[in-house]
Amino acid sequence: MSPEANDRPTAAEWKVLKIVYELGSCAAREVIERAQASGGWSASTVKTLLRRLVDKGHLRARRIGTSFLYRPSRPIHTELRSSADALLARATEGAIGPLLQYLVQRSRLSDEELDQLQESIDRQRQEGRGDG
Amino acid sequence: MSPEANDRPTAAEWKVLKIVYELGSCAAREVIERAQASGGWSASTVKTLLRRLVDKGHLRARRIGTSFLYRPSRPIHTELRSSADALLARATEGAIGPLLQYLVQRSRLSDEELDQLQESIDRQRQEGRGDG
DNA sequence: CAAGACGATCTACGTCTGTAGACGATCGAT
DNA sequence: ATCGATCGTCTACAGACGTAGATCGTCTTG
Repeated sequence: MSPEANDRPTAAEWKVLKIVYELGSCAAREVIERAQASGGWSASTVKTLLRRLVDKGHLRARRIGTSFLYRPSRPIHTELRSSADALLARATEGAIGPLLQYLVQRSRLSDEELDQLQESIDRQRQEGRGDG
Repeated sequence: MSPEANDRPTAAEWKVLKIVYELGSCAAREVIERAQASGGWSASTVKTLLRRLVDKGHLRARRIGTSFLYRPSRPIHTELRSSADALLARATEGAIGPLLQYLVQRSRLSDEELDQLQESIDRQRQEGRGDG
C-alpha cells in the first residue's frame, strides 16, 4: 500500500493524466493546450483536474519559479495495472478468456510485444501444470 | 448504438451486476443476500443499485406477481468489452503490451482459454503482416 | 379481517465529479 | 511604477454516486 494514489483517477482525470504521461514532464500550459485541442476543455477545468491529480497522488508538482512542473508519480504501467485490476474484479469466471482475446484483437501490438505476450502464455501453461 | 446501456455501471453497480450475472436470473432477495454477505450493504442500498441498473439498461426486470425477476440485458462479455475499451483508451502507445501481459499473468486461464488466446495472437501476426 | 413479513418505491443527504468563472500574485515590457 | 499576460488558488454549481431510512401495498397466516 503506497501512501499515495489511494483514489483511482476518474475518466476526466485520466485524459489529463495521459497527456502528462505523453509529455513526460511538463508545465500546465502544455497540458492545457493539448487538452483544449482534443477535448475542448477550458483552461480552468484542466487546472482543476491537474490539482486533483496531485491531491490524489498521481502527479507530482515541482515548483519552478511561479509555476509548476508536473510529472507522473509512477510509471504508467503501474497506474494501468490498478485500472486493470478493477476490470478483472468485474469479470466472472468464464468471461476472462474472451475478455483478453478481445483486448488482444483490439490492441495493435508489435511483433515484439506479441512475442512477449506469447511468453506470458507459455509461462502460464507451465505454472498451470505445476500448480493448480 | 443500442438505445440502452448508455451509461457505464459504476463500481458499486458492478458489484450488484456481477451477482446477477452469477445468478443468471433472480429475485432481488437473492441479490440482497449475496451483497450483504460480501459487501455489508443494506437491503435498501442494493435495491437502489438494482433500480439504477435497470434505468441504465444493464438489467431487465420482469414483473412476477408483486416482485421482479432480474436478468442481465446482454452477455457479460459485451458488458466487459465496454469497460475494456475504457481501459485501452487510457493506455498510451508503449504501455499496452505490458498491460496485456500483466492481465494474462494475473488471470488464471484454463488450457482451453490459453489455446484460444494463442489463436488470437497468431491471427494478430497474420493481420499485422497483411495490413500494417 | 388483523397482524406481520416482504418487496417495491420515495425521499434524502453528504460526497465526488465535470466544468468553469473570478480573483490575486508574479514576470516581462514599457 | 504600471499594464498586461500568465499561472495558480478559491469558489461554485449541477448532476452523479454511495448509502440508506421511511412508506406503502400485498401476500401469508391465524
